[in-house]
Amino acid sequence: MEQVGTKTRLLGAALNLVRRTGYDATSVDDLCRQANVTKGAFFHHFATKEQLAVEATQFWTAVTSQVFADAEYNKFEDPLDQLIGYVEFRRQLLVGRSLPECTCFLGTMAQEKFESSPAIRAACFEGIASHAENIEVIIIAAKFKHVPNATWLPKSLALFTQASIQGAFVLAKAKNDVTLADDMIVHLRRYIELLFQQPQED
Amino acid sequence: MEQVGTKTRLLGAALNLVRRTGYDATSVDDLCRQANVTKGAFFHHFATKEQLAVEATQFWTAVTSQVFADAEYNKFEDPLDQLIGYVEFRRQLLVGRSLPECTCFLGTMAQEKFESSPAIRAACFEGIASHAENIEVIIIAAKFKHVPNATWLPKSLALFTQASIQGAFVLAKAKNDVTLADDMIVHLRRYIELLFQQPQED
DNA sequence: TGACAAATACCAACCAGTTGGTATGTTGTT
DNA sequence: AACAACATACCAACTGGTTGGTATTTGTCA
Repeated sequence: MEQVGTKTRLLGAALNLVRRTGYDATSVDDLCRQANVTKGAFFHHFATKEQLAVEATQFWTAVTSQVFADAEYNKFEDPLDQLIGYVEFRRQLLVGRSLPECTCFLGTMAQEKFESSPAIRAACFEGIASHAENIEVIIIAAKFKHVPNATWLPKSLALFTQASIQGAFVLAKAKNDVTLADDMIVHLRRYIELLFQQPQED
Repeated sequence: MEQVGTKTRLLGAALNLVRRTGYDATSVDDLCRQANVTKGAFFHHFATKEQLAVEATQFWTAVTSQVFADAEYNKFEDPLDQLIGYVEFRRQLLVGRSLPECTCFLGTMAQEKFESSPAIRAACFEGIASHAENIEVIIIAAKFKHVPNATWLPKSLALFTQASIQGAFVLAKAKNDVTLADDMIVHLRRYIELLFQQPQED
């Protein structure tokens, strides 16, 4: 039985606490308490709290990208089915979870620290953009197959999937109701379906 | 020339500073400095910092609802033109503005404080829902006129307009690029147009 | 293999600065 | 005099970060 390392426990604590209470409201002491680690250990592994945040974004990206890589929708043949499958998978990730458990670490932190910490901001965008690029690959294939002449850009649509999901989280938090996020993502699905139903000219 | 009152200056400072740096990162001293007010004056007008935040949401809602009430799109005859006009107006609100100047005070604070302050969270949702209800009225009329048999719900679509705009802000902040928000809102416009292009059965 | 130095991982106590909030005034108007 | 609208000075609690130290692992060379 392998013991989870101190550094990893701190990164995990950051994911939990920051999503629950935000970056500034999460003190270094909070993180240490949650990870069962002393403050000395914290500053042994991370030069600053900001550095912890930056590394936590990379940790988040690694963990979540694995989740999406393992998901079933990747096995679908038609790339449009993959795309719709991805959106449905995002909906499934909401069920039975509390808001801090299912919302996005990157969006949360980016919104809070975009001005006060360029390093955190950049790291968050890198993670979001990296995920969007995976979706973009699917969109490119789906567009080529079904609506090659459509005027919208796959990269832009990929970013919009992320934007609408992030926005769904914002509203769900405001209402304190996860199901609102689900309701919003249904619109995203409908938008994509409509885009791919449009008649094609030669 | 009427002098802006101390309380209003504090509320305005909250709108500016919270959108720039977030709620927790904005100290009471920061607010007082920005409003040119002493700390004693602050706590004369507001029992707590949290109370300032709650009243600031009401201030924000009052100010912004006036902006939308005065906008030209309300004069359009066809409610669908009003709806598209609203979306275009949201895009216009981005031009020439920095991110802290054009993003939403409510979404920013709701995301940060949704767990740690129920009062702030509720106040933010109230403001967002109130604005969404104004849009819902337009959507109801547009749906009745153009696609009365469509299965989607006006209330849900109204909330989705807000969600996608909030998400546009999150991504724009992450990229530190206002134009990304504009690009996202174009998708919202296209979605609405597609919804209202759908053929109707009797 | 074993000795031993160097690096790594960790800890408890502490620090200066800042936090939201308070206590006690002062001022100007009715 | 009474009251609202401020101003000044202050506080205990907490902040991110540092200190100087010890335990444990690791690399190296005989």
